[in-house]
Formats: sequence, C-alpha cells, structure tokens
Amino acid sequence: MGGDHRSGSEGAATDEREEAESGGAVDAASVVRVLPDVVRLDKTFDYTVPEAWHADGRAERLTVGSIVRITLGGRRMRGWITAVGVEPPSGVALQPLAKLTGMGPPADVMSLAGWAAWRWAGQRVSLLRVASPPRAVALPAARHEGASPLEGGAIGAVSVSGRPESGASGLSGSPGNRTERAVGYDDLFERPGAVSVVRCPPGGDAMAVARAAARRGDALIVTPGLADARRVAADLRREGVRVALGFDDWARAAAGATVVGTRTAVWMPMPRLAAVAVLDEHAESLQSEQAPTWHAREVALERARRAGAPAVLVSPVPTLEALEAGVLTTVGRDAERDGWPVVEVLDRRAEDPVRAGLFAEGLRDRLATVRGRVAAVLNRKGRGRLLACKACGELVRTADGRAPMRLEDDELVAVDGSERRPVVCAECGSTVLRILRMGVTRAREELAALAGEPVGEVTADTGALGSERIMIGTEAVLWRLESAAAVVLLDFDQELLAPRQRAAEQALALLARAARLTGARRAGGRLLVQTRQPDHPVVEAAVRADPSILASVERDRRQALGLPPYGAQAKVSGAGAESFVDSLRATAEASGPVSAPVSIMGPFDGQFLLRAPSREPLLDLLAAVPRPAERLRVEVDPLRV
DNA sequence: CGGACAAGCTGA
DNA sequence: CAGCTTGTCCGG
Repeated sequence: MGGDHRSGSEGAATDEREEAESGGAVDAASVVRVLPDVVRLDKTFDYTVPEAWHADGRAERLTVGSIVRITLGGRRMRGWITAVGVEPPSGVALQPLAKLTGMGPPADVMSLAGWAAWRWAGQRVSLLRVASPPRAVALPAARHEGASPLEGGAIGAVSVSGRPESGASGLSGSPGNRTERAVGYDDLFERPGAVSVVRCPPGGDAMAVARAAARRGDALIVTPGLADARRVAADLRREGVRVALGFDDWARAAAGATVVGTRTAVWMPMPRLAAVAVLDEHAESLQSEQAPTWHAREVALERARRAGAPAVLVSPVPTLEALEAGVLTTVGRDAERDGWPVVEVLDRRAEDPVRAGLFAEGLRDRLATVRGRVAAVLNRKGRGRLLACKACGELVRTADGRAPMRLEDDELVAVDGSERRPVVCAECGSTVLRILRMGVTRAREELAALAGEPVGEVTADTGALGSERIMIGTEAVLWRLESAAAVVLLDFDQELLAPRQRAAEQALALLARAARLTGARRAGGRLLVQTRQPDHPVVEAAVRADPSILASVERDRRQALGLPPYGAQAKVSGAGAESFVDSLRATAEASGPVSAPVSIMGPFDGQFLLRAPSREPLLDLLAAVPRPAERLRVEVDPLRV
C-alpha cells in the first residue's frame, strides 16, 4: 500500500503525478490546480495566477497546500492548491485566482490526506479541512535560491537536560505507579522507520516515551485528550523543548517544533519530523466518529513511514492493530504486575437471582475497608438491557457466549441478530428471566443505603463535584475525578457484552482507565469488578495484570473470523448504498480475479457489509467506483457491524 | 455542491 | 403550451 493508492475522482490520478513533481514556488504566467472546498465535488480545476501577484511576490509564495479563494460556477469559495505549474487544459478559458488566503497543509500533508481518503474511503476535502489551520495564517516571506531557511536544523534543535527520567509521571499524573524500563526509551527511537509498541501499566511511562521522542528532534506526540496534551506539553516545555500545542500553534509548528495534541495533531505541519509517539493508542477518541472515520494511530504510522521516522505506540492495553504494526516492548512481568492495582472480582453467579440487585454480596464489606475516595461506575450507554436467568443466575447469551440476547416478541434474539431461540435459559432450562438494569439516580440512593453514608453523583455535565467520599456515575466519573482509592465496576457485564467489534478490548481499557485513578497496588490501588463472567479473558487479564491474556484470545478469534486487523471490512449505508453496491459488484466482476476476494453481503436494514482478506483490494474497489449523487456513508473497519 | 438547462408531467 | 417537477451535466 502506501503511495500508489488510487484516488476517488477521475482527474486525481494525474494530480498525484504532478504533485509529486511540483511543490516549489510558481513562476511567471503559471497555472495552478485547485481542489474546491466542496465535499461532494471531488474534482480539481485550473486557474491562472493574477498578474499583480507576480509583482508583489504573492506568486512566489504559492505552494501545494496554499489556501486560496476561487470563482467556480459564479460562486466564490475556498480551495487548496494541489499542483503548481500545470499544463493548462486546451480550449478552456481559465479564470484567475481571486485571493490568496494563506498557508495550508504542506505538500507532504496534502499527500497524506490523499492517502487517508483512500484508506478510509472518504473525500479528500473532508480530510483537508481537518488538516488546515482554523484561521488564516500569513504565508512566510518568499524563499531565496538554495536551501530553505527551514532546512538548517539550527533553529529549535531540542536540548534536554541530562538528568534521568526520575521526575516522570504517568500520562495522567497519578503518583506512585511508575515502572520505567531501566534503559529508558531512547533506543526505540534510534532506528529510522522502526515501529515499536510499549506496553506499560496504567499511568506508566507515557511521559518518558514522549521525552525520548522529543530528544530525537521535532516529534509528533498524539494524546487521546486535550488535558493529556496540555500535561505533556507543559512537561516538555519545562525540559526546554520548543512545543506547538494543538492547532492554535499551527504557525509555530510550521516553523518547526515538537507537536503535541489530540488526534488532529497528526495533520500539523512538521517540516523536520524526527519521531512519532502515540500515547494511549488504544483510546477510542483517536478515531474520528464522522466519516471518513480516520484513525490518528494509523495516520501517524503512515506519516512516520513516509518521513522515515521511528514511531512508538504506548498503551497499557495495546490493540491488535498496534501489535501487528510494531515490535512489542514491555516493562517486565513484575514491574507490570506491580503497576496495576489489585483487581478483586465479585462473582455474582452464585447470588440469589431474585434478591440480587445492583450490588454483589461482598460489596458492602469491601467499601467499608477502603480508606479514601471510591468511584462507582455504572455505564448506562447501550440502552440494551441484559437478561439473566431467575433460577440459576446465568446471563442469557448466544450458544457461543459471544453476544447477549434480548426479549423480542416472546423470543430471545441475539443483539447482533445471529441467533434466535424461545425464552429459555440455556444453562438450566428455566423460562423465567429477569432484567438487569437500573439508572444512576436510583443506584445512587441504593448505594448510599448499602454503604450507610452519602453518595455523590457524577455525570459528564455535572458542575462542581460534591465532597462525598463515594461517587457514582457513568464512565464519566473516571474522567472527572483526579484519583480514587478504589473503583467499583458495578455492571461490568454490560461492557463485556457490548455489541461492538472491540468490546473486549474496550472493557479492558476501561479497567486501565480506572487503574489510573487508583494507582498501583503498592500504593493501595484497588479495582472491584462485579460480574457474572469471572472467567472472561478480560477479567483474567486484569486480575493477573497481563493484557497479553486477552490479546491472544482476541487474536485467535479475529483471525478465525477474518476481522480487522486480519481482514478488512467496510459498511456501506445511506440512500445511495444500493446503487453504489451495484456498481461495486459490476466493477468487481469486470476486473476479474483481482477483486474476487471482496465479498459483498446485504442489505441488512439497508446496510451492506463488504469483506476481504486484506485491505488493498477492498479499498481499491471502493476508490474505483464513483459515488452516486445520493447520500452515502462508507465506514472502513466500522466499530459496529 | 449548487446552478443551468433539458426532458417529462399536468392542467385547461 | 405555459408552468412546474425531476434528472443530468458542468464548473477552470
């Protein structure tokens, strides 16, 4: 894959060639190619550079990526220069550019956006919007002959004090659970183009990796949240690193700096990219929820590859995508185990199913022994209610145990639709089931009654937090609270059985997040997990502080089913899906065996599912077929199927 | 995308 | 046949 991807529009193939050759400044009487900022119009148009621009030097500053205003079909609009010095098409009267707005994505990012458009079957314009500065940035003075002033390397060279990593804290600053490798992380950044995965306990070595990256030169450091980015930026600045934080510092980045930011940071201009680090690469926030659903981890890796820069992915619970992409480094078994909190499983299977409420039998006693703050998590997201057998307490699941089942018209139906059966418990044959759900507000009252003390409620939009020792809420409690002595996962089965592709990985990620709050076991950190699936590999991985337990199970499962990253999937939906899929089928048949591996299934509820054993044939097919006029949504590697 | 224009449908 | 809707093409 890589540079030879096809692009969606007819004219784009020639664009690519010209982009590769151009990139320098325009000279007199030149013609530039412009991609208008109109999402459904994925087509370029040529314009002349106005005479006046040659006189005042603006023409010289025009480069691939520059943001201009054009007139198209009588309307003024924004656009990006995709090529300069192009051969004007014969027989067309060209219009002049209307205005030079300012700097845009540099040529390498323009090209990266083209790759991402292929990789996530989206429109180049959508990605260029993300990759462009939010406000106009004046173009730098015209370059003189010879080397660009940016090439010198003297400006912004990183100098870091020689003291060891003793002051490093975790990404979220939790004290007491650092477990660094004795050698530090500089060696991971020594080999150009190397990709490494660092698995360190929650709250572990992310900052140390960020520092090692910045010691290499201008580094791209991606974090899941803005708060994380601010912390990393502040730390690096203290070390004397020149840092651009997020898109507000776009111009600073363009001049050369270490870039720290959330997922959009992967699109920042970096004239001297020397190293890439993605912190908490498992985080869902690294992926765009809107189509094209680009993923910052993947974009960062591609960018590193193109720049020949080393890349390091850091996570307490690395994804299979990361493990496929790079070589795994761990902190060592003992250090990793020590870095996780104690994980105590409250097995609820044996409880009297009629009386059993939200709390496991031992919870009350456990709460009484915790000294300090307790955060209780009750995720309500995913409206689906779980069912349990009233007689034996087993969760109602499909025969293979993968998916929970719901009651639909006097029948049990798997949430993924894969199985139906009469209302009967697979374990004991009982036909009496009960619903296991409760809202946070009522849960708060019940928890207060159980603990014999007041309990506060936390939601994503709760204002100031209360001073109660015990706080309950959705997953938001894990983001709103700074620390806790213990975290209780009240309804962990909801996470384990969520109808998402990466439910298991994300469930373990939730525990890792909780572990950040509590800190390591030696600091007294404790997680209490209420579940009816104590043998689930996620639970086992957390208890043993060994994420590889889950990784190997997940790997086997996904390999067997051909799921990403061992196979490619795309979901096609929207009004135009039907006609688009017809064209896909026709194109696949016409091009014969090359496209044969792509199978098209559906429609299921108006959605089609495309699958292939590898990504390239699927993405090439999607790119080869023009989009219909109607609305169309294409999700590559969708989160849900 | 949004405008222009052509072909097709409706009503008197 | 005007007046309107729907479809197709095109913009540099």
